[in-house]
Amino acid sequence: MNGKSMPLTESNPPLTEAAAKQENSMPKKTAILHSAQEVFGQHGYSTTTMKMVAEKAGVAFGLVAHYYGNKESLFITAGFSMIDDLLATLSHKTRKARSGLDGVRLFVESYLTFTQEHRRTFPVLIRCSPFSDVELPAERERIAEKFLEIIHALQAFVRRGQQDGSINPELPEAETAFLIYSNIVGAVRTTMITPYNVPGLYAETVRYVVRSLSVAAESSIPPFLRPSSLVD
Amino acid sequence: MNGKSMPLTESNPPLTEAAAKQENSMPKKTAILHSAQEVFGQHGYSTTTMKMVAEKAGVAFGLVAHYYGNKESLFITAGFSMIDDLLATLSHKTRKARSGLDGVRLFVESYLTFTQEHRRTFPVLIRCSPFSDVELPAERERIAEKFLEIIHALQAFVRRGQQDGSINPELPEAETAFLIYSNIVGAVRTTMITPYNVPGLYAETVRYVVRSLSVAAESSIPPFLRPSSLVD
Amino acid sequence: MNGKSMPLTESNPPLTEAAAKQENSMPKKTAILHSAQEVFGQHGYSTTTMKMVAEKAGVAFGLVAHYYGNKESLFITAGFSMIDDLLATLSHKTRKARSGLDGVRLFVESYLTFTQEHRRTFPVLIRCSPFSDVELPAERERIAEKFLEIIHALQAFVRRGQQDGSINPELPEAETAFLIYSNIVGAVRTTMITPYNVPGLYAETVRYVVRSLSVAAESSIPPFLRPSSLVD
Amino acid sequence: MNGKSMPLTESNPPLTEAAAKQENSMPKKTAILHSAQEVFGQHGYSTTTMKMVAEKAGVAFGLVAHYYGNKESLFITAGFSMIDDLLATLSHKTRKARSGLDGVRLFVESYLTFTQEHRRTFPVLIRCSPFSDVELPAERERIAEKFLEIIHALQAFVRRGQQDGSINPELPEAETAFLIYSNIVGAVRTTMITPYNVPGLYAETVRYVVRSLSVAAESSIPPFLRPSSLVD
DNA sequence: TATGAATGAGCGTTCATTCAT
DNA sequence: TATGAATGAACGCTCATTCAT
Repeated sequence: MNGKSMPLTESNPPLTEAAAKQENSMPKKTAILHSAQEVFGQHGYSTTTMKMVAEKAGVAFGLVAHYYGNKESLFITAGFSMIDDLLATLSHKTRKARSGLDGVRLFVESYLTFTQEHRRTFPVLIRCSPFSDVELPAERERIAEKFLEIIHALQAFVRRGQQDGSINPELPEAETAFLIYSNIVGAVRTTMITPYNVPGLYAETVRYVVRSLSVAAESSIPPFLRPSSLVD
Repeated sequence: MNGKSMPLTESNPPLTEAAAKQENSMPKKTAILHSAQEVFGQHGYSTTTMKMVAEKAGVAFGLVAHYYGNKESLFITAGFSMIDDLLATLSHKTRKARSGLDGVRLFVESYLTFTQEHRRTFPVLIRCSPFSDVELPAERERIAEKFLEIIHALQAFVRRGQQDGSINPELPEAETAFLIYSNIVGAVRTTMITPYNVPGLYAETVRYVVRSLSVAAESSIPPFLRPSSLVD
Repeated sequence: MNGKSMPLTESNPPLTEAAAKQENSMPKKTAILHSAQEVFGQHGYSTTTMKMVAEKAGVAFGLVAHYYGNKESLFITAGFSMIDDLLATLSHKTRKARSGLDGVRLFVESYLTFTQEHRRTFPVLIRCSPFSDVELPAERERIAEKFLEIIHALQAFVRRGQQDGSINPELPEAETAFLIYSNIVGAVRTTMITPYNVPGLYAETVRYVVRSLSVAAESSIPPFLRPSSLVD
Repeated sequence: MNGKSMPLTESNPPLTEAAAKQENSMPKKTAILHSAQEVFGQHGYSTTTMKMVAEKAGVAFGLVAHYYGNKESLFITAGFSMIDDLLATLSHKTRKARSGLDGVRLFVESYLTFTQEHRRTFPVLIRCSPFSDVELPAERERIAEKFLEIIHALQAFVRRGQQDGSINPELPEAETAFLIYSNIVGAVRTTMITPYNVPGLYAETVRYVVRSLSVAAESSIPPFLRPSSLVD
């Protein structure tokens, strides 16, 4: 036996993605959830079919129902599991914040980094979000409630920053948290689901947010720019 | 005029919405487009059916196809028509801007006001947006291109502000335009499609944006908060 | 011209049943209902598929849903339409009853005759009956209520017979009506859906019922056979 | 025996029905058959699932197939086992009949009593009957043959009654047996599966049958009521 | 004996689309 | 211009059955 022409392992060259998942001996149940995150993320709820998920996972489509009941429940499970992963990461990455503003900064940075490290699966969160199309009216409230966990975490840092002097004390807590979150979501969506290419967007998002919260920002604004008659 | 055969009041009390549209003698073609905007806005692309649109417009469903060909084309037409209306309004409302920053402010305010004045139909734009679910991969590029008109209008004010000294000259033009737009979109979505109730959000959005663009904002940020290793 | 070998009409020899229905220029909506009665009657609710109904009617299966909504509603419509036909016939055939007992006799005879004259479609009533499998729990009450029309018609003749002296006055009205109906149903089911062959059953059913209602019947029964401890 | 480690009471308060079956140390194989009778009886063949049977029996659903092969065979086994129980009871309860008519009476009474004493499981016989929906065309003949055992037992008493003078000698044996059975089946179905409430039905059924078989019944019927042109 | 993971045929249903009128 | 009958691809889902453990 010589090593020249014999493959060392009988590696199966055109390994499909589905086969790959089985190859890693990822349990089928896990493979299905993972595939669901990818496919829902890529196509959204309606356009995704159970067959697509099953095929990507390399299993019979009946198995998807076996483990996750139905499409709606699979979608919610896929989305919520992603939220839980994200929250765990955010909580870990922001635990050493030196101030409220620093916490906000770490929060935004970690969030954006998390999306980069979960390129394939993160978009499921964009679909399973109260800011997205309401294709599951029945689950609207549950999703919204779950998402509040993210926004409240952000709001807590705003409050802390207003107490420790790192954030402009005049800002309304809740509104500010929503606006920061808007910037995060906007940056992520622009990068992940639009065809636009805005290379510096993630880095600039952090600066944009920090500037708006900083204590000096307001002082330089000419008076006529301040009032607004807008009412929701 | 005699009272003989005239009904005293021609009030038709239980007038359905569909009937109302015909009543105003709105041409059927227009009624269909208007209904399409409402229904697509409320339910999204996939969930909307041609029958829903026809019923809301009070016409036979065959007529929808007769005028607009197919669902996809109806959707695009409904969305683009909304964009065009929006752009016209924005262009008109911002023509008296005193400076770049003032232009940004007017832009944001007018945008938000526009959504309030088109509560029923505006959501079609949320669905027909490159930042939303890509349920029509074939039209993704066209939609994205159309939307750039909005973002470029915003970017033009940023540039002008950096030239006239009303906006921090160090900000990257494109990224900043996208971030401002994030705040607009976030505020609108929060108000129109989430179950959250954040009463001061629209007014605060204007201030949040203006603060971040103002020339003094950056100076108050401690150095360690500035750098960011984030790369898209 | 001679009639010997030329077909008078270009009759299409292997005419399928479906084609035949179209041939008679029976409207498609009617053809579907008729086919539904046949197929539901032959196979029961669960075993029948929409495809079977559509094929027998010679139409695309989508048209079934177009006209009748869904399987359940098609089933109910098919069954109730048969009940209505039956009731109309019974009411017509019994209008000349000379007495209550004669009315019962005419009722039973007409009922049995009706089943013979609707051999293909009548069995739908056997399936869509409160005495049959409850495969549509949701419709159980409605079906039961509809069927009472039949039983009440019978009961009215029993009452009349007790008043005019043709029927044993000691019989309990309601129970007797149910028992007569049992004999009808039993005879029809035996003939139409079991493999048994009991040639004289229909004729004997009439006699069996009439004997049990007659005024002399009870007198000949030895006392020890009368009491019964049965309680429902 | 010491009390140290023994729980004072091994009471397991919220015992589910499934758990109860295991508790009685009913062998699992028996528990499955019993559950099958209940579930098939309640829901019919098509609507019943193997999982429902397994759950009610408190066993893994694989075990059902392990013992009974497939759904069809489980159904037949469940139904035939009920027929065998019924026949044994009838044969025992009618063995002291004083005459043919008395035998018929005992037969009907015992049959009705049996259904009352097997409220939960008897309905399986209603489903697995040639007079019911033919959802198992393949087994139609076998079921019909098995059921003949019941009808023939009845017919034997009719014959005996005609010989011993307790039953009208002019009645056709087979038809009469079928008609008596119609009354039994009708009473049972009315009570067990319809929503009707007819309290005296069981007791009246016995009298209704006996009257119709009695020797005096026919004499009181006016001639014009006798003939019938009905042919099956 | 006992389990439940895994499969896929077949179901009811939805709905965009076409077309004769 | 306006209608709605008619079609059938494609969907989510159920569930009997098989089989490795």
